[in-house]
Amino acid sequence: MLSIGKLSRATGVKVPTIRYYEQIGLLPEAERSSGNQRLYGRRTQERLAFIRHARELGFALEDIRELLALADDPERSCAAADRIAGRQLAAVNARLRRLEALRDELERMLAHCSSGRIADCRVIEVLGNHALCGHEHATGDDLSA
Amino acid sequence: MLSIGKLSRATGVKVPTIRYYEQIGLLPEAERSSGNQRLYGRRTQERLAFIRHARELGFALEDIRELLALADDPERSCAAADRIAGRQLAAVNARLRRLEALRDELERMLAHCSSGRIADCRVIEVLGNHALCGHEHATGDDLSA
DNA sequence: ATAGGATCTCTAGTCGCTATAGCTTCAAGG
DNA sequence: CCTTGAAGCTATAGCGACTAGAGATCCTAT
Repeated sequence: MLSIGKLSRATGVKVPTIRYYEQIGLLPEAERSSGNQRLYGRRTQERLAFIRHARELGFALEDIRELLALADDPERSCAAADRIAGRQLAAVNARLRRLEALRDELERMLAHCSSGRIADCRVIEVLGNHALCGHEHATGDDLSA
Repeated sequence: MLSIGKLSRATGVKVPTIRYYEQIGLLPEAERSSGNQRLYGRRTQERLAFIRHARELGFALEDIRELLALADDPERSCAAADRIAGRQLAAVNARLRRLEALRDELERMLAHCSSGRIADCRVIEVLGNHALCGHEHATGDDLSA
């Protein structure tokens, strides 16, 4: 049985994050030692590794909750898992296209900037005047970069 | 002078977001009508359009705060604006590389899934066993996709 | 005059953690 | 056996960038 710290080192998931996953029910409530400290066995370690890998692939915690439920039930059809992964792939592709457009516009902005006075700065100018962009950008929900 | 709703329609920024920008000091406190409703002139409208465009390019609000300060001072050197945009470009490029790796792994997972039982599902299997991936992924701070 | 949309303030919720405070427990060294 | 310091515990608050809701007020059109 591993302490939370050892589990953290073994999986690369930080201690408070492990406790958080338990709190939101992604990990089962841990067994406790006589002194009330969490103890973990192999099963939970594997579960946590699964969660971590899925997070690295960008799955949302709610998706991971579903994937875990599927993984727990090996007789079910994996169509649902496929659907979740397919949705994730589509989201990643959408994000890729959007980021490529942003990269292009940032490069254009920077290429034209002569690093002189602000009054002549292409960066500031383009930001202030959308008509100077080469294209439309997404207007909606995906503004983080 | 525009009401907040008209400013919202004119710029594509939602009403609560405009109020939020005022609250955090990104927009100046609006003038008020006799009935205490916000009124906006051309200057604020331009400022908001600038903010929106920068957000679309993925700049953080704190970066935008700096860029706005620079835009307000046309005699200054635009080296600082260049630096901010360059940093943003580097972040976008890093994110692009990472997303491409994710896309590749998701595609591999999906390509090998025969849509049969969970027990044979490549998607679940790869998530559970990191050794099955073709590569390392980022371990750190950029897990959203 | 009134109906209904727009606006006001304030609070709380989202996601996935991360940080802090103030406590208890555990493991190693003397 | 005792001490010390690391590691653990709970609970709460904060991050970024909004979004949603409640309940009150205002403005406009008929």
